[in-house]
Amino acid sequence: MKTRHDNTRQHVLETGQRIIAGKGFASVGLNEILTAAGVPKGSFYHYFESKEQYGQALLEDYFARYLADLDALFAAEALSAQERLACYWQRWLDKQAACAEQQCLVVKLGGEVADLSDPMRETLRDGTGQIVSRIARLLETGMADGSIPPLDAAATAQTLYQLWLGASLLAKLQRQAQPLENALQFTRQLLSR
Amino acid sequence: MKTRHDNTRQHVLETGQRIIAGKGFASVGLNEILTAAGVPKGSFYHYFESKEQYGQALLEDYFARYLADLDALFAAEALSAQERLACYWQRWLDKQAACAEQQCLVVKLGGEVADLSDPMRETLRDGTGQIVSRIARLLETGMADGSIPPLDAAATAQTLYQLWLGASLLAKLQRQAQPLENALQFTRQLLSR
DNA sequence: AGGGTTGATTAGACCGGTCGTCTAGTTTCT
DNA sequence: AGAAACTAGACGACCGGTCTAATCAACCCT
Repeated sequence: MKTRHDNTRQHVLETGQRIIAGKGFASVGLNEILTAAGVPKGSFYHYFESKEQYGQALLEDYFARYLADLDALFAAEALSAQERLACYWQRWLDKQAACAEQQCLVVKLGGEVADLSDPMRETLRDGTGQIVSRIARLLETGMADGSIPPLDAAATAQTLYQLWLGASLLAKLQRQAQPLENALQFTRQLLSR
Repeated sequence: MKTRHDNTRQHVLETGQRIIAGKGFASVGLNEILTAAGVPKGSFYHYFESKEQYGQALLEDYFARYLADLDALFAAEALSAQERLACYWQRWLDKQAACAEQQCLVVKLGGEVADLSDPMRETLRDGTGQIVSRIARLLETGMADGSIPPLDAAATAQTLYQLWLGASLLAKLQRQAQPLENALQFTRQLLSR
């Protein structure tokens, strides 16, 4: 009962994430998601209050996993902070280059959702804040272990994240990885001075 | 006849631009736009083939004006290239800070539209390309007149534009200008070395 | 142990709004 | 006056999210 509950809920979240990452939020109907998930429409409102609340839950789930990945990577003790960070950017590039369907929900949904739903906007705001602050923390680690030159960690982390968000957007518009490669090159240059 | 034609068409484009800049593309119906414009629905399909084609026309119109503004600013001979560029970024910041409703359609629609409509994606791609190349050209001018240090103009222009797109997105999520101020500070630092 | 009760889950009806079409009608210019 | 450009808005087919009523599963109490 509880198990089943959670499974169904989680299953709907994951199915929706894949579809919404491709088509956006407003232009996808519940029907499409629920059909794909094999869950009847009627059940939806048992698990979620509304489409909006569902969207928020979806983003929360997304960030939870994203941040868990990040923590795993950033904790890798075998590598220097500089290497861990390089690995993060490289992954970002690889992931987006690999599949046409967007992975980064911040880029995909940020613009659309920001003035559409406050709860979703806040979830995105908090999630991106977490990401930036983890990058900042890693930068500090890197300055401490000497693998990264001394910089203002918070400002640099934000700048880098902004740069990569913009690069993702351009890459999406151009359907090629060049903007991300540009960002990577710039990032390398910035952190190796 | 031609005049009237153009007026109505243009009026629908401008009204739609305001509404769509606030709510996104998919979540706005033609009805809302046409009611706001005071144009009956029947006329719409005289001027546009479909909602998609309308969206593309809207973006073309947007970029045409954006680029015209840009050209006017970048041609200001009283200022050094460095000053002209600084003015561009400052305007970006001011405009976004002033009105909650998003001005930059690239940020607002980029993520949403990229996998929704190829014509719209291509229009965005070309428009952003034009912007970046104008920035690059101005950077070169600045290197020639000595107001900007020597850099790879193309790569730097792209990096800066990416940075500002990402900053716009974060500012939208946070509903405050701080990310843009961060971008501005970084930009200044980069161009004054 | 088994029947009844309770809460979790499903099914699908429902209303309103969507895009796009289509036929009449009006205006404008030649 | 006639032809073209343009407007008007009803209409159809469909799909959106929501909600109510029925079904199902699990547990409790006698």
